[in-house]
Amino acid sequence: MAQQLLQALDRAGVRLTGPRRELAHLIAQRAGHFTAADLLADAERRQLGIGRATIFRLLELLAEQNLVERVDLPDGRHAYVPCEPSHHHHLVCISCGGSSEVDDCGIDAVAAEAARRSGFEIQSHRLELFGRCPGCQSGTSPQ
Amino acid sequence: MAQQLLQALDRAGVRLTGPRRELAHLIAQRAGHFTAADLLADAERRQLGIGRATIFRLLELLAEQNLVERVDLPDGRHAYVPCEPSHHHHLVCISCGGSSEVDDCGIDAVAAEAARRSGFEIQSHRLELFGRCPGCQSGTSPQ
DNA sequence: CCATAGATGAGACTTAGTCTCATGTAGGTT
DNA sequence: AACCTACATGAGACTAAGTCTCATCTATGG
Ligand SMILES: [Zn+2]
Ligand SMILES: [Zn+2]
Ligand SMILES: [Zn+2]
Ligand SMILES: [Zn+2]
Repeated sequence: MAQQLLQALDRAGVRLTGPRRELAHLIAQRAGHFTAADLLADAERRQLGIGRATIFRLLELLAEQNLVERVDLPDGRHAYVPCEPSHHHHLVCISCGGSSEVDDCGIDAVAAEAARRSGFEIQSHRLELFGRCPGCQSGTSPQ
Repeated sequence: MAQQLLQALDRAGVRLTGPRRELAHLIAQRAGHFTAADLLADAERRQLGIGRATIFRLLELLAEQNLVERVDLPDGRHAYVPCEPSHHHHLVCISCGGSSEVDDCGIDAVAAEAARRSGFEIQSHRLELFGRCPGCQSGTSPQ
């Protein structure tokens, strides 16, 4: 998965630097959503010497390329989810942080209908579903 | 509209203090979504002497009572929209900041379908639609 | 191997939000 | 009306999130 990120960055025409390679691996090792602070902590724990700015810069890059998607957690924090460029909505587990993708079936129709009724010209939308994944429901391991 | 907010606060059993009355009016005078910083600026402009903490505390209260709803703007800022307690989704104009409500037709079905397929137990969801309202499309007044 | 545009880390800086605490006041009680 | 007290407030310290600048470094094409 880290490779995919790096390939996509290469395709986007940016340099494959040491810090970016390392961060790609840190992201790949995270199971679900993560915050900038999470990545920063990972990097510090491993003493990679990566600056705060570099992390924010990479996340911005990845978001531009649709390699991660920003989700706003119910508690207000900003997090990121590694993301297939073609899918745009996520089910986020508030217990373990895992996420899975939702295909757009129906959502676009809802958006179109809302646009028709309101007269708005819709440019973007954001849908996030929060709950507990199958694993966290059965196992009593809310991590 | 300020009256509605104040009545609802009264019903919720909290005190109707001076700062709360003044903030209710400031909120009522804002056309669409607003951030905590917006309110703070309004209050300072009028020299109301209202502290930062008071504003955050009131917004938290209003959100608990579903009198405002938090929306996360595409640029990452946290904003609030005055809100009917019964409706839960918004069309937000990125040009003038106005918003209108979307009834849930279809959205809940999408959520239910996603839950069925994924096995997630969905606890909450957030849908925000961003675009340009009818007024901002026709008039060349992006405010 | 070199040149250079692009990327980096350090750390100052800005903004958002929380917390504590001494003081003030809303609103019920008398 | 005066009083009491739990609740609310403003000030300002504090923390966390994010941006910016700039001197230095390096990936990459030639
Ligand atoms: Zn996705
Ligand atoms: Zn889970
Ligand atoms: Zn609403
Ligand atoms: Zn508008």
